[in-house]
Amino acid sequence: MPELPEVETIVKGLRGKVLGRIIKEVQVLEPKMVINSDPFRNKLKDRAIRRVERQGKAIIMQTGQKAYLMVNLGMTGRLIFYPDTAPVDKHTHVLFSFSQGGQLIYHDQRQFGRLQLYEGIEPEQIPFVMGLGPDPLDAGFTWQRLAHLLSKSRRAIKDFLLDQKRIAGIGNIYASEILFHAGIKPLRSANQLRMEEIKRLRQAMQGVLRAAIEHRGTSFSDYLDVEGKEGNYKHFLKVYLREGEACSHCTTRIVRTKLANRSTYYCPTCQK
DNA sequence: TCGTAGACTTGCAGGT
DNA sequence: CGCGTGCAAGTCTACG
Repeated sequence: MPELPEVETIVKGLRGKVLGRIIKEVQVLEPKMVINSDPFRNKLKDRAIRRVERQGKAIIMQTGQKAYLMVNLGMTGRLIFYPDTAPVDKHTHVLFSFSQGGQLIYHDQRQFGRLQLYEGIEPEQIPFVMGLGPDPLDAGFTWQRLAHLLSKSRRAIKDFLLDQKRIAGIGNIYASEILFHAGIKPLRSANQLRMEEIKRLRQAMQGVLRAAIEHRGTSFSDYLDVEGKEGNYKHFLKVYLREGEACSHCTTRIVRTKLANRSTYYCPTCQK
């Protein structure tokens, strides 16, 4: 759920809701969701949210000179802002209250997400960020750059797309969608794609991700944006969750297989 | 040829 | 039952 488009939507939403607000109090209701939760609470108190950025699927909020709060949403993490008092249930793990009013909650049913405060370093020096590959929406992400990355891997292209060290931000939904739009079978070896296919792949990455951002991400189960609203890209999914349905292009039934223990959807006719 | 860095694989974390 | 993520731990492989 929270892949690049969902995280980008959340980041934009946070900028509108909490940028410039001062944290009055941090309540950590589930300590294991926060790395070093005691200093986390104390050091964030009275700090302003200065900037909100995305690095791959991570959210990074600047809270001071060389002070950054990183939020990884995992599978079911949500950041939701309430102008008044936030509702708290058993999956609400962190609660930020602001001096200007309003509360931001971190809510995570499956608890795969994490929050961590980094001090004394810049965002590029955060270990998670250092391990990330290039962002597919960056201007510098040319097909030549993609070709170079692909040439170093013999893995299935679907696995390659999921590897955050190679390209940052693509997850299981968009990997399948991108490969459908590029007309490439998920099991093809990364280093055996032809130049035309690499160009189509890059086009598909940017096209699918941009369209998904435009529609505020994909909601089918847990994902909600900062205002608690669903994303609408689910209406545009061509293969994901569509096993057995007719391909919109050729009417062949969409197939589901497992790659690296993850469901992978594709059209056996349109994707070569 | 060997040692090692990097590539790759698998399973697990929690809840419903 | 399946499951959007990321990591650790283990094995494999390519290269200097």
